[in-house]
Parts: sequence; C-alpha cells; structure tokens
Amino acid sequence: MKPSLLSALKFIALQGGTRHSVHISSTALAEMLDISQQSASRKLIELENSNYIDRKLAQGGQIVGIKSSGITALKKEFTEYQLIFGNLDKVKINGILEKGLGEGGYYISKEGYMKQFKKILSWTPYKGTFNIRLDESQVPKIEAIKAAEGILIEGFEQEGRSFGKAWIFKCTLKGNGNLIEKAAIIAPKRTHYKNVVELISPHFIREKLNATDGDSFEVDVEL
Amino acid sequence: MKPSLLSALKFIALQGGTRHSVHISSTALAEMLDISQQSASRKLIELENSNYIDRKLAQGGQIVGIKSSGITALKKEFTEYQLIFGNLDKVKINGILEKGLGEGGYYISKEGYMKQFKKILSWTPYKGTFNIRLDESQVPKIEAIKAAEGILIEGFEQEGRSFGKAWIFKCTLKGNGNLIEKAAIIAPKRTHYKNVVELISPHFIREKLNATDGDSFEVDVEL
DNA sequence: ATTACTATAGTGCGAGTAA
DNA sequence: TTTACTCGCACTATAGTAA
Repeated sequence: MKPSLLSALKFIALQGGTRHSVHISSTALAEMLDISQQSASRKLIELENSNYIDRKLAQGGQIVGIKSSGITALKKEFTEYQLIFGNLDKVKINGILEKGLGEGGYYISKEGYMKQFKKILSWTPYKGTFNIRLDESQVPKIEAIKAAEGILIEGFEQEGRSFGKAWIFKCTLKGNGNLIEKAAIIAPKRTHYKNVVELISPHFIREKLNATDGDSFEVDVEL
Repeated sequence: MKPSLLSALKFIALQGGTRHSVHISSTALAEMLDISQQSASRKLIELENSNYIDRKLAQGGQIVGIKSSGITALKKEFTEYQLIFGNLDKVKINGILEKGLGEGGYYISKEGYMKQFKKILSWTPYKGTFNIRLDESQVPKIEAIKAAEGILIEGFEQEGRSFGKAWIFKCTLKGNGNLIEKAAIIAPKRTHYKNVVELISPHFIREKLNATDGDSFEVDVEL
C-alpha cells in the first residue's frame, strides 16, 4: 500500500472509521492531508478500488466504511509503531520451514556457545537449528526484534577462529498441531536483513513435529 | 511531513534508530520500501535536509541517527494509531483561550441538560463555557476524542425548540499555574470538525484562573 | 454543497553513470 | 561494493469545469 493512500486511510480511521461508517467529504480530506480536493477525491477512489474501503455518495459528502483489509493494513502499521516504541512484549511471526545448511548446527554446538545457552535458557539445545523463512511482510518484525536487543551471547576464540556475539530471544513455536514451549531465536549480532530466523530448542523439532520443508509455523517471540 | 518520507523514517526507526545510530544502505531501504536505490538515496537526503535525521557516510553504507524532530514525528504518528485502536485512556490537548459567543452558556444552562450534568458529573456547571482553540496539529486528537464516544447527554424539547444530543468527556485543565480538577468537554453529537472545544466546570474558570484571551491551556481528557 | 472528469503542469521516479 | 548526480519520461497533482 502506498504511503499516501495509507495516510488517507488513517484520516478515515481517526474519524472512527474502524468502528462504523463515517461521513466525510473530499474537501475535508483535502484540507487534512494538505492536498487538493481533486486529489483527495482520487485517493478515496483508489482506496475503494484497492478494496480498502466501502463508499457511497451521500448528501454533502460520502459515507465511508473501512473494510477488513483496510483495518489489517492499519493494524500492521500500528504494530510497527508499537515495535518502535517498545510497547510490545510479544511478537508473533509466521513463516515456513526451510532446509538449513547445517551451518547453524555447527556454530551453536561449539562449547563456547553451549555453556551460555545452558546457563541462560536452563536447557541444552539440540545440536541443530530449525530454520523458518518469513515472507517479506514480516521483515519489519524481525528487524524490530533485532533492534529490541535480546539476551547477549558473548563471542569467543577457539582453534584460532573467532566466533562472534549473538542475540537470543526466548520464544515458543506452533505448527503441525503442536506447541513447543522451549525454544529460542538465535541471531548473529552483526547481520543484516535476512528473512530467515534460526531456532534452537532442546528437541529435535523436525522429528518431534514430523515436519517437512514448506510446513507453516508461528513463532511467538518474547522481547 | 510527506507520507513517503515518513515511511522511510519509520524504516530507520524499526532498525532501532530511535535508540541509537544505525548502519543502513540506500539499497536496503530501497528494497524495503519497494523503490529504486536512487530514490531511497534521495529520501535519506531529504530526511537530512528536513532535519529529521543525522547522516554520515560510512564503509558500505551510512550511519543514520534519528533527531528529536524525527522522533517527535514518529510519536505523533504512534499516538494517532493508539487513538484509532483505542489504546489510550487519556489524551492531552493544548490550545489557547478564546472568547465564547455566549451561545454555549445559553445551551448548557437549560434545565434539560443541567439535570443530566449534575447526575453524571456530580457537580453543577457554571452557566458558561470556557472555549479553547486548538491549532491544526491537534485536530486528529479532537476527532479521535469524538470518535471515542463519551458519556451521552440526551436531547430534549423545550419551549417548542429541540435541543440535541451531546457527548461529554471528563477532563482536567491546566494553565496559568493552576489546575482545575473538575471539568468536562461538551460537544454536540452531530458536528463536524471544529478546532474549538468547549469546557464546563463548577467554577467560573476565567475568573478563578484570572485568564484572558490568548492564554495557553492544556486539557487532559479521559476517554 | 458535493464528486470527479479532462487537460495540462509539475513533481518525482529510475536508468545510466561517476566517484 | 557504496552514494548520489543528471536527465528524460511517466506518473501524479491541480485547474477548470460539468453534473
């Protein structure tokens, strides 16, 4: 959704449009958004064509209701601002199981990391990661999760190699009709945008949940 | 602030930019906003020129920090979403005292209204209103307050005239170094955008606070 | 009063590219 | 790899206006 459309939708919402239909005019919208009446009119048409709102012309304006996809868009926005201002203590992210490269398992099984996991999580991770690929729409969430700064795992040197710092976030995992209570997201401290999250857990999740690549999962992250 | 700039600023904020400087690249921003790298670069320049962010070019990208005016802009946005989704129980609005037309006093002093005020507020309003003019930036708040639906005051017929329904919102009033604990905003149920709110109170506020037109006040509204 | 069409003006986008 | 310039074109906004 284009930012300019969103701001028009937000105006309607501020009039109470998420709760009931509201009477607005293109002139009023134009004033509010500081654009011309004609542009405001077009925005309303665009919002309607994109299925975000219902419209009906009426005496001296129009009756507008925000449809569910419009409310979803606004909620997404709201959630992002909550993430920014730390108003959330849990975030749900959805994605699908992806085959790992085995790398994750190699790293986390290093004693330098394992010691810290045991101490912080009070369980011993299975020596492999469970990788979940998120779709693009979830990226802000994962970015914000990283920004939230989880529990710090210290880096260390071993066999002449250096293993970097990482964040972990406790989480639960739902999928295939099961719930895994003990799990955590592990993310290198210095990484950029990636839409795959790696989970550790005391269980060999793939086997326990009888999961195959492409299965859908929901991760509830504690911030 | 233009909606497209705001969405760029929000991206920076989601990276943690409200808390500390973040390393981002125009390419990453471009992907996220689904615009070209060139446009993303331009947005960052615009944000800097508009004093919303600090920038410093760095190895493989740039170090960006959100300045206080940027944070203010984001908070305003956040507040509006909180208003939309009813996540606020109090709203602060600021404005200046304006001479009333005497109309408000005429209406509220009608027995049909007064009876209801006494019952709901447990105090008897002074027979006049205290009118506060808000600047444009506060309009979303007053719109949202109305959308929140306050305590309903019923309409009635008297002397062949009909007096309409109204909402009241309990509030407090701060200004001239004083605090008025007992006050309420009264707004006709069917009105459109007006940037003046009318307050009632058991006190003759203008006298009690020794207030003159143009003085600044803060109204804390209970939703 | 409205909404919203058409025609034109102008802004902003992205391709190409330099540093 | 970056950032960010110029330039041409396309999209978008507004003026004028009808309904």
